[in-house]
Amino acid sequence: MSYWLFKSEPDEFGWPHQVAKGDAGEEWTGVRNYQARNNMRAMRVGDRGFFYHSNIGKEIVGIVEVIRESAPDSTTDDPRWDCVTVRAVCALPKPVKLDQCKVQPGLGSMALVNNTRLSVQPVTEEEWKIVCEMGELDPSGL
DNA sequence: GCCAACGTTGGC
DNA sequence: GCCAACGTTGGC
Repeated sequence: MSYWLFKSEPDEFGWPHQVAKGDAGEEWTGVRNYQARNNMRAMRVGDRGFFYHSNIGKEIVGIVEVIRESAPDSTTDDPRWDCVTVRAVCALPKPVKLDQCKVQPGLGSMALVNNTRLSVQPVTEEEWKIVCEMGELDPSGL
């Protein structure tokens, strides 16, 4: 299983919206960046991701699961862009702030910290565990 | 609201 | 294929 991080602007589509979609999930539309798209194409059903709020909050707030692999993005006719579908798994008991990640040992090479503009990012297993612990979530329970 | 970083576009 | 101009993201 691989791990990822999805950025959203809570103004547009935040964690409450994702939760409201329930097990049916929601297509992660709107990505117009090759690197982010390629990350989505590498995702497999069952992969887990962090749900991050940019701009407002700047914190990781929840866990999502990939429930459909990359398929054409219905919000554009441009065939270059496609997207996965994700569903909310659970909230982090304690959201993890960007500031915390910046100073946390082991997270120095996290894309969230040093590639701020990438909206869909890979997360290593090590980073995944560290962030889960910071959020007071037991990663083995996922 | 500003601006740095970075990606994309298009003229040459 | 280079690079200037432009657009976007996202932290501050």
